[in-house]
Amino acid sequence: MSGDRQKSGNGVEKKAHQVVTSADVAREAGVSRSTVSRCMADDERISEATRKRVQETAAQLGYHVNKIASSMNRRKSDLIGLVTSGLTDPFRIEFLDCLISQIQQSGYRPLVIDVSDPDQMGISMLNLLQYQVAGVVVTSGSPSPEVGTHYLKRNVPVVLVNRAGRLEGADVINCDNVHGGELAADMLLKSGKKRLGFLNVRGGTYSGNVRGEAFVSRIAPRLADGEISFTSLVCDSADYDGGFHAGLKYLADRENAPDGIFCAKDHIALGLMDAARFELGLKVPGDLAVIGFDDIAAARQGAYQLTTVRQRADQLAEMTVERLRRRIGGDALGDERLVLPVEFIRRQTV
Amino acid sequence: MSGDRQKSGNGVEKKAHQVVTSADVAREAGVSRSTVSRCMADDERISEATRKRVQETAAQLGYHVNKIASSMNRRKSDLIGLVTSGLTDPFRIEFLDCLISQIQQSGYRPLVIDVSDPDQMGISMLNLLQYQVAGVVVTSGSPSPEVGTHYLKRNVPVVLVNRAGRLEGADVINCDNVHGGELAADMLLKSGKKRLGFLNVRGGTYSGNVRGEAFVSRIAPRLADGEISFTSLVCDSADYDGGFHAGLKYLADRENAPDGIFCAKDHIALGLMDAARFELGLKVPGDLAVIGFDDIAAARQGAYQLTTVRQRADQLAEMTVERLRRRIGGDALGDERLVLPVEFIRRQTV
DNA sequence: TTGTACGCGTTATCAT
DNA sequence: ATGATAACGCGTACAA
Repeated sequence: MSGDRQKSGNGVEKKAHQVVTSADVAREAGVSRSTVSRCMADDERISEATRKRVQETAAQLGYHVNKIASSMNRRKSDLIGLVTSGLTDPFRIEFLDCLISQIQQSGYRPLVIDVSDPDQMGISMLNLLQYQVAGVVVTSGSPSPEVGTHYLKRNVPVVLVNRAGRLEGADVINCDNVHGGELAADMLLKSGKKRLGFLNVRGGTYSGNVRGEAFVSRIAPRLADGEISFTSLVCDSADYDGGFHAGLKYLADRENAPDGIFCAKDHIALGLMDAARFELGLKVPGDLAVIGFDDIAAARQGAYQLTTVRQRADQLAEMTVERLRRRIGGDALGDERLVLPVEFIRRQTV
Repeated sequence: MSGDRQKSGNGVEKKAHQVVTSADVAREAGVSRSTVSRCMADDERISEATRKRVQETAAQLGYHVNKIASSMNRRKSDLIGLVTSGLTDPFRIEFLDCLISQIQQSGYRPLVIDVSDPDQMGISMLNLLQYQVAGVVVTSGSPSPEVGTHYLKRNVPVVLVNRAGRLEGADVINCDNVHGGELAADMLLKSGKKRLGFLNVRGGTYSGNVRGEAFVSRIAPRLADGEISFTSLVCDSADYDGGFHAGLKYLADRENAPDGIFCAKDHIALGLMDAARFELGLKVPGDLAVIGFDDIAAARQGAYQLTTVRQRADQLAEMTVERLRRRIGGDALGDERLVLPVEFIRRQTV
């Protein structure tokens, strides 16, 4: 009962505690702080009796392990950074949902950071490092190579999901955008549509571009034959409103407008469909066939019944966490580029 | 150059550093750790020259302030716990979106925890305490009074959003559920519908129950007159599918089915509408009037154009963060129960 | 304006 | 099975 730093020189009875620490529990239970620490961590080599007594004392005193101090000591937290940009993209939300519960099940905690402004990407990623995160998942934007080196140096694993990603030291997981684009092309060709289009946000996103290019490659032979035509369509935002306004713009001229459109993502497709049906009086799929990508929940709804290419958010999350865990566990893995299979889901828009 | 704990006894040149600390920067820049600390925090009383030199050295060495150590020292982190249950409820997502960006703008970081299992609520809330969170926002479930006392004791502010909440030491923010229910009732009465219904998830939620009760109170006089009838409708889940299946169940009998339904939330209303329109061939609003609650993004979409009661997620988030900040700032405020005004939005489903 | 010295609460290590 | 002790990296009185 002599040791430790407790009675620092003078014999004063310490300050009136505000927050209960392991020292308090130790004193109350008549053991050392080490023992308390071990009991709280369910360390094997502690006697059942002691463990029980200490845990009861802890509960009674209202003691909670201070994870900050713990992380400090271990030099690593159990936080995993989640880089996103808002919660507006339906598929990303579904992915984050899966990711969050899986991260939690693995004993980690998600620290969300929003980087709506791409210029903030670098700063935000570096800020994350301040929290001694165990790993980071990037679902929006693209970290610069310079940021990458910081992570590499600290040996903090990074996983890029559905991004271009040429980041050294980071794993990249994408769904099979190429195959998805091809499946969409095949379907539209088979349906007999002649004036095809691919709708994506202005400037494009990596995923969207790949999907579009695969689509175009696939229809190239028929294009060359002159059997069909193709137009590249552009919307101002990668969401419902973007698709809606693009619909108004591109579909007004019923004679020459595309009659089969592949959208870079479902959310855009929904807007496009609503514009076609409710603003222009077009029949979908009669006058216009629409194919999306992702298979978000809304695509399954009665009002849309969207034909689309499905990528499974749960599997994507599984791969992400699996990868993260192995790297955190110490496996010195080489950077990998994983591809998640996609599946064509035919509903009623083509 | 003698001070601190640096050279602990022996004169060994220390270990090969893996991670850069303020001591490294201090040594490299020829200043003390205190100075480095002050420079990184942009402390006023540091000379421009020193600050610049130190910050450059820091950047060059790849130094990042360790927020864990910092939090340890200050005995509080800049983490704010966000208690939710999955990311499936559209309005909650919109709210979280606003909340996350506002929390971030206030210099805090959101730590998300998912409590899909209500039994885990207590444990999860207490776990949050381990992270020395500066505050907590509860958007799902209801913390027990016992949990409340732990927070009270630690002086960590809690805000309950759209919950029943009788938590000591916590603020409760709700939208004006009563007024919303009344607005819905008024609209349905005015529309001339006779067989009214209120659709909510089995067992009910606090918000839903209040809305329903207000609705019923409002139509009570007309009910007593025998001019109209009312049925309480129940679905198995508080989402699209729940509404959809409820539609199939309650609307099949066209003669006696309700012709005006107020739904506890928009998401349910969407499912109900789709079942009515696409499975049963009913006209909305001709055969069936539908009113929702929340005004989620999908309610504005062409396919739905749902008449609803709007609660503004951004304002809710604003109130939440404002409240949190003041409490964190030290204001010893009494528990408050705030009410956010709602607004009736008439679209095309009634 | 800058440096010295201490303490934050925990866990790992070593000793018993 | 348990205890004593030394870090972990930082912020901040206090001193200069």
